[in-house]
Amino acid sequence: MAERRRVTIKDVARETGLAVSTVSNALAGKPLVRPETREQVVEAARRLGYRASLVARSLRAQRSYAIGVLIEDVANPSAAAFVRGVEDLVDRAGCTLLLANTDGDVDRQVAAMQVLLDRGVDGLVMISQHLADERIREMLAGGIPTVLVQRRDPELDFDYVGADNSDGIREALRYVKGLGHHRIGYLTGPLVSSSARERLRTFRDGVAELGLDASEELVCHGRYSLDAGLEAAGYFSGMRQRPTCIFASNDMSAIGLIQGLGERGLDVPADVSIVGLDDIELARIKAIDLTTIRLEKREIGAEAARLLLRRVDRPDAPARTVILPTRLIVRGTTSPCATR
Amino acid sequence: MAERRRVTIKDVARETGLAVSTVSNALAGKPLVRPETREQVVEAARRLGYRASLVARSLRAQRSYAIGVLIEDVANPSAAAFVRGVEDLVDRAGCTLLLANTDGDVDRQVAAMQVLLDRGVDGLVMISQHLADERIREMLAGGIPTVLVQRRDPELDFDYVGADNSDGIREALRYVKGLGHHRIGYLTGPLVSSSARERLRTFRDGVAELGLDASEELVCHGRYSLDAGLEAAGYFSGMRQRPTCIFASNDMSAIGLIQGLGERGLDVPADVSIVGLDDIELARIKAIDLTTIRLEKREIGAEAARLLLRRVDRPDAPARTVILPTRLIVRGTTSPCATR
DNA sequence: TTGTACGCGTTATCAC
DNA sequence: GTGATAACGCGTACAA
Repeated sequence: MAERRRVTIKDVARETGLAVSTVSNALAGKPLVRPETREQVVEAARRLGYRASLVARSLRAQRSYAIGVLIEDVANPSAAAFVRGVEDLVDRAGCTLLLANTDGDVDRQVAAMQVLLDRGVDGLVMISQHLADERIREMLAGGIPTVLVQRRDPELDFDYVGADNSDGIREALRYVKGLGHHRIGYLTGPLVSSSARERLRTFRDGVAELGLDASEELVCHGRYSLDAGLEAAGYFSGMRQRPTCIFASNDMSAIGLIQGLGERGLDVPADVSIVGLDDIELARIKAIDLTTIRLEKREIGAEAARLLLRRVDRPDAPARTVILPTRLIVRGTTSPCATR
Repeated sequence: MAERRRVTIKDVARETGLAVSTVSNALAGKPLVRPETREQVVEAARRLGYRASLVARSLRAQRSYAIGVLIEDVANPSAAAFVRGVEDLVDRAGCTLLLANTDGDVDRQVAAMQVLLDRGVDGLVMISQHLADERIREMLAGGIPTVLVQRRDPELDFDYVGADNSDGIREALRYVKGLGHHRIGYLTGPLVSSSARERLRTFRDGVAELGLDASEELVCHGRYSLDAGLEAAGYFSGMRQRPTCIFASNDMSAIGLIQGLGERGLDVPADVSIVGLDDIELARIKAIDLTTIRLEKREIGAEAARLLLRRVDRPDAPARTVILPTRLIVRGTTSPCATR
């Protein structure tokens, strides 16, 4: 396998007998070179297989045409959809996506951010639980264009894109109230996440507005996982006065909840209705058929990219916030409340 | 927000009153600088917040410490798990991961590869259906360290990592034969993919070896998707002599198949047994409870990274092939064949 | 219209 | 031990 040296602009210059700068200008499509010359250059470049080095170009331009994405774990389906959304736009803008998984660990995030910054990324998209960390704040203070996603911090004035605030949860609450449910349980996500806190707050606000049962015991602390749902089933089924409907803060935990309830002899939706959040692909299959609040992860990613690309161009524009609408998808895990 | 200029090695040199080269040596830990000098440099660097530019370093070193990953779509759960596996190792090796989605489109892949190469990535990990494409071959011929995953080409002598060849499918075949099944259907993936072809071939070989029904009509051409499974259900249920068991080439299509069969009044596993391939997270829940062949995507990714990192160090070592074992996970969608 | 010279931030080489 | 200088490959102001 021949360790072929990269062909540079110099090679093209030598080949054509022109100066490096002329070749550069010709290739860049500058109007100042004679058409014939350009033709000749382009031809030579093609023949030699010349491609400009983006590394050199980045150094020269002080801009890398790359953007960094910090998430917790791509293996998580909604994170993946999000990344895909980001990539769609970033790619279209001629930029490359640098991916870093943090697993929610502060130190890993700090390290990953450092590397991204050292690589001179033009901007950062981050889903982070550690916005309060000193080191992270310091890096952010460097002025790198940044878009925060799903989690923000009141002290940080950055572009932000999120969803799930009011629309979906409120709509779902009205819907189940219409079905006669009054006592509604809630399975939270990890409360270190501001989005999980927001969802919970929205739920509580909605419950209050609609005059539903606001007992504290109806809120079960969980995580965004199948197993969290399984565990929560124990809690809810063991209550003296069980809720007739339970909201889970994502589809995975909702599915775990349904299974756990089933193992304890409770049928969904006959005994208890369930509402999820996400609308993962499998939510629509018959065997699951989950009533859920759809969250367009890919759209969120695309929107984050959009904001970021704009900010890269105009670094001093005021920070924007984009909240994407969510909506209820009614399927089979919700049914009218059996009066008892 | 102050558009702070990056602090460079020059700034540190000026601050300490030393020469740039001395600072570089000190920071690189070269033994030739006096300890006190080093101390002084390190201190100044810290105070100024100096971080070496990886862009400049890459240009100088002709090595980027970045590796490119070409896949079809991260939004696909198994692709995401794979990427995660790659990242685990690549990150540990101090490299950054550049991600590109191709959606299986040749032109997008060519473009993405170009960009990655232009960025001077140290290596490439790719899952590609278009290994035969002239342009792609040409780029590969440049000698960039490359690991092929899941799909390969007899003419390309690269490192390769795959799975699913014999173990899992054969094991599953023996298992269902033991249950009394003789007439077994097969739902393929897109046959442009060499892995889909390999799976089919393995299936056929196994059927022949075990003396099962090898009728051509038992093979239904499909894709790796829920909808493909739904469609295939029409085909299988409409056969004069239906198979009593069907293998799907991935879990998503298996799940679609189950639903489609159900819509046509066929029960799984009472009327027909189903075997999937992947073992996605939801395969284990009660509502799905899919018998399937587990494919360790994340492990495959890690292995690919391992091979790549090794090759970056030793570009001329002979190509290696790693085939990860797969194994059958028996759950509820398979049952003894009802004699009829 | 084309060519020359310099700088982007590092590191390696070679004097001092 | 430390410092000056060149080179990595490109773009661009300026000179010709």
